[in-house]
Amino acid sequence: MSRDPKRIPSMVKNRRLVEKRRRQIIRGACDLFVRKGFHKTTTREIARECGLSIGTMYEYIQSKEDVLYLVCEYIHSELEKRLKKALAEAGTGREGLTRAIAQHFKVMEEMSDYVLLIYQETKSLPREAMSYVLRKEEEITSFFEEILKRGIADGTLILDPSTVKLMAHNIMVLGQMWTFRRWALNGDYSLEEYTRCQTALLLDRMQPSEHGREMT
Amino acid sequence: MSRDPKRIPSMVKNRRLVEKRRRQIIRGACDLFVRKGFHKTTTREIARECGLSIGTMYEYIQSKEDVLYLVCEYIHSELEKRLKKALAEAGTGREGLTRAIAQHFKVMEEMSDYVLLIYQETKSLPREAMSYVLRKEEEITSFFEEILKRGIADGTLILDPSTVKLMAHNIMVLGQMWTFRRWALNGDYSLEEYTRCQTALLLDRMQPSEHGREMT
Amino acid sequence: MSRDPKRIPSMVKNRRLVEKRRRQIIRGACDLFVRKGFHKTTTREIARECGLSIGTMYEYIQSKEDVLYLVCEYIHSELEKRLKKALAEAGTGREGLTRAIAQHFKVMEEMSDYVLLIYQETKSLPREAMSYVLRKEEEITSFFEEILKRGIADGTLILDPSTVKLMAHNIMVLGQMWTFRRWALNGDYSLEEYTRCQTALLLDRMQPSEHGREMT
Amino acid sequence: MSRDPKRIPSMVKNRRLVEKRRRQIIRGACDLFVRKGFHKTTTREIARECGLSIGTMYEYIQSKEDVLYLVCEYIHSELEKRLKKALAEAGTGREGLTRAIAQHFKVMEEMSDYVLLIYQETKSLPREAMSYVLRKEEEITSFFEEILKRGIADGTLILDPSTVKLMAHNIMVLGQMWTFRRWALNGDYSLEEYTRCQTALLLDRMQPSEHGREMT
DNA sequence: TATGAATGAGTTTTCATTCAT
DNA sequence: CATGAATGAAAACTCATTCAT
Repeated sequence: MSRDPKRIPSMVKNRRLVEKRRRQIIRGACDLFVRKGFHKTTTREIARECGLSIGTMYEYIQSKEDVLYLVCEYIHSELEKRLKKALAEAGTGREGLTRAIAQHFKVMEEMSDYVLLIYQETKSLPREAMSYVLRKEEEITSFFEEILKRGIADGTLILDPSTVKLMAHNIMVLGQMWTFRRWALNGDYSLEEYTRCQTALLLDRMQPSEHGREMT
Repeated sequence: MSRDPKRIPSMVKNRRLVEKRRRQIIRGACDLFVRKGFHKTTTREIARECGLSIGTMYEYIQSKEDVLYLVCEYIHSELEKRLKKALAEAGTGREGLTRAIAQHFKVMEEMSDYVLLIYQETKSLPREAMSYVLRKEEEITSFFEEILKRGIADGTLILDPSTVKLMAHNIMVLGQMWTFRRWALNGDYSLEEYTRCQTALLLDRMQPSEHGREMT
Repeated sequence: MSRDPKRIPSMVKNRRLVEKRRRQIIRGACDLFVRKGFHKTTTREIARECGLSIGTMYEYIQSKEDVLYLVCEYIHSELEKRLKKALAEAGTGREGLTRAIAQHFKVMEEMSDYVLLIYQETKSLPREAMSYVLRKEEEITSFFEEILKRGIADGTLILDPSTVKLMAHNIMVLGQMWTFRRWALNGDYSLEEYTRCQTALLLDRMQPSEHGREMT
Repeated sequence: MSRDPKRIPSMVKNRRLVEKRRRQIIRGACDLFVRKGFHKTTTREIARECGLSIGTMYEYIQSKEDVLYLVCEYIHSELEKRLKKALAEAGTGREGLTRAIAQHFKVMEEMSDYVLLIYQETKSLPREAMSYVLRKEEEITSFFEEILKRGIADGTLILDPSTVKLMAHNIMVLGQMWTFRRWALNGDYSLEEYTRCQTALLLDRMQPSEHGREMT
């Protein structure tokens, strides 16, 4: 779909090397950004952390913002990858959705810091890069739209078509909520409990049958 | 409850004046932070925006972070105030909850930029200030816990006590979602539609009755 | 005439102070630029030389190029001032021109380093500033056009009107030549000799002698 | 005469190759220096422009300043070559001088950008290289001294021997003036007009006319 | 109290040059 | 000989904070 990840120019020709060095940069920068935030991290720190001299680092990027973009892009593609894999295993319909949600939440747990990072620093990206990142977010969200639509099609989910998109976003947000409300939820709920409750909340409404459901 | 809004020292003794000047600072800084973010706003800009000289401004704060704290605190207390007022009018039980949610969402709409700001910049606060802000957030959340508990008590809401807290957070987050997913939702849903759908989602699960309802 | 010396903004309000500090900056920078050239002089050196901290210096300029502009403008206005004064005393007609040329050459001698500087660094100015400087140069040149015209009018100079401008430029350039060919001329000619010869060269052609010649 | 063009060492032994590569370097660098100036041109750009890798380029030079020297030397020898050729054709005496001046001015027109370049960047050369370049300039100037002397000898030019040198410099400078005052002269004079006027100015003084004048 | 000029540590970024392959 | 990735010193510029008036 959105096949245009803003290409960041590099002074270095060797493709392989560029890939490798950028992975280094991303790894180092991710940690630092998570720990200190984008603005409080200096380029020299990033260089040191990823084992390059600043000079060398700047052979692979054009500006500090490029590093942020690289990091955001990486996180999003990682999320996408993991989610895609999870969804592939999940199957379809109601059952599939249940598993998909659980997988999504699991991914959120694993990527907790990174998701938080994206939420807090996306705004620091330059316009163009930011809209790419948001498009990516929407793309990921649409995975859930697909599952919901298939569930509607096979009759295992009851849902007004106009609310499909909203529901997909709800699923995304309730997953992310596990990362950015950790400080409030962590003491009271385990990921399993959290998943069970939120799944019930989301799925009960889409129940095709007329009788009893339980929450816990 | 949380009666300890980190006291920010001022060089100026006159209480009245301090209050007045800080209101000026908050108003100016809010706009700037929303527009450009905390880090990209300079103290000079803040001073200019709020009609003080930098020297004067620094008579009322100790550091730039203090301004952020002041702003966050202001936004939270504004949110709290509005929500409290809304909840006071909302009444109790199921009916009350419906109205409370609608009010909450309306407040989110009104305070959209500010809510977003808090979400993105809270991390920039120094430890102590940050935990105060988070505590405040939890406090606001607990308003909904109260309503839910009262609903359970009067039998108009069915909900496992262990999920009360989670539900309260869900309500908060689904409200905030209207601000930080605006870019994705705005085209497809009006605030009214959004409110109706999310309310249905949230309340259906707590329905004490045994029979079918619709979403739209 | 060209009443628009590109106004360079300053962070500091106090006009007097701005004037004073900029004079400091110009003085320090002039020396350094003459000695090392614009590009090989660092902003820190300029600041040190003029007794300001870099921070302070940057309160009065926006960029290093501004310093160059300030310096060029200063030199030009100094040249203009001295030349104007000289020309005012010079009187009119053939006599006046002789004295004007001598004064001009004297000014070139005095301002030798600065004239050289302008010749070598004007190109480093940003477009807008450069064209202002060139306009100024043309303006100064036109002083000589005026004298020539007056000489033609009063009959003490014979010159085809179409060559007035060229002659004015010649006078300018033969003056500047004393600065940028110093390395070659200094050993062989004193300023007096130089002046006498060049004046003869320039004026003989314009002699209203009994057996009139024409130029074209 | 000045047979000591500062030898620039090269890592490469093959003479032929060194010559060839340096010609490449000069060609690329000339264009860039004219367009952007020496300091604003990077070594990478030079290498790219002349089709070498930086590594390779540095096999043939020792520093960026070497490139400037190479360029200046090239321009000067080109000027010398063309002027020599022109002067050879020009003949001697008054007639010859007239033609020589016209040829010189024509060369200035052709080499306009390069002459300008030399005037602005010579100062950026390291001491030794600079004095070589200046010596070269003097050498070229002395061509005109020769012509003048021959003119004096054959009686077609009247000129005090002590002013020969000055006149030669004047001829040089009035030619160069066509390049560095282009911005002011171009609109008003064609090269032909310019040449005619300046030649008249220069030669009239040296006229062996019937009622001899002297220069003092 | 109010002001705003002064400060300089700290930031991002560039680029001439080297050297292992 | 040719290559181009690596280097890091050095550059321009910023900005939170202070303090004399």
